[in-house]
Amino acid sequence: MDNSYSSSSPQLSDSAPPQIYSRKDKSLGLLCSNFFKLFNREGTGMIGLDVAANKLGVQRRRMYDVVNILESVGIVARRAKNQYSWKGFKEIPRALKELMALNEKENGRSETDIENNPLESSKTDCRRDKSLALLTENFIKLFLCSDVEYVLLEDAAKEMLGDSQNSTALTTKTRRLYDIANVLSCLNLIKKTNHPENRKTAYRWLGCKAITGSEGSLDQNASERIFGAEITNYSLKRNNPDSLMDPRLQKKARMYHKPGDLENGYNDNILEHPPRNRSKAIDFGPFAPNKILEHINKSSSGLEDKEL
DNA sequence: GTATCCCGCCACGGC
DNA sequence: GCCGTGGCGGGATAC
Repeated sequence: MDNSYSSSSPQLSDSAPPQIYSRKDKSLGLLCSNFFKLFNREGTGMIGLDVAANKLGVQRRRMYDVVNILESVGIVARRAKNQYSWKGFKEIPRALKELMALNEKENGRSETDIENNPLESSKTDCRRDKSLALLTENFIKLFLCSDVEYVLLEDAAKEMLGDSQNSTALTTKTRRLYDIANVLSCLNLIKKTNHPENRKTAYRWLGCKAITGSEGSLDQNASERIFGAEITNYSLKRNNPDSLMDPRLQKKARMYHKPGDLENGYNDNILEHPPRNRSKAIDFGPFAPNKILEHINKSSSGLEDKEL
């Protein structure tokens, strides 16, 4: 079921030229970036997924993808149905350290211990095994708890599937890792690059190393996505004929919004679509990754062991 | 042609 | 039965 309604609402101004669908406008990385712009501020308390989805112009389903990943790195925490609390970037080092500690603990347990624990063999846990959150944690552990510097998503998928891998499962797992990698790239925890040996697309852990300055410029070059001033992912939808519709009709369509939007904080200003920027250079806007890195830097002092 | 990943269907569990 | 949640894979887009 999907209770969302917003994705089919074109958000174009009168003067805007007809927009062409581009998947980059709807990417998880961009959504994540916009999510931060909305909530990374003083006084952010509880975040309602419906409100967030409305403001960001995405289906609620996409919010689940984002918050599940963000929860794995401590940025948000689930409080109640549909409600998450904003923890902030300062929580990332702590979350990463917990992941490492958890990994060590798990390594110290025998397989028999795990099998004998009824909680870990339940049906619910089977679902949890495949969750985006757990996949995120395992993906991060690949970097933090091993010596590998470059991780190929397909290799990571194979690693996580273990014995049970077949081509379909591998494809599915790889798809999810693409989703995760996009969000983690947005956070600057990892960087998309080419493996130095085989030139295949690989991801490299940046973590706090990026803060030190050696990778300080990473963010202006790290991603080819466009994180501009736009705070919503409204507008274009794949297969949406609206994306090519008459601007007058677009305006009419834009005027529609669900009753209750205003109460939910819906703000038309948010929906103004800026000129499309197709530059490869990244404009992170007010939510520059170096700001995130400052947060991480401040709170990571004193961390020991593996460089986070 | 391959890599990437958006999109929404639908299963599941709680109420 | 309804609703929140989120796994999953089809297929569109990027390269």
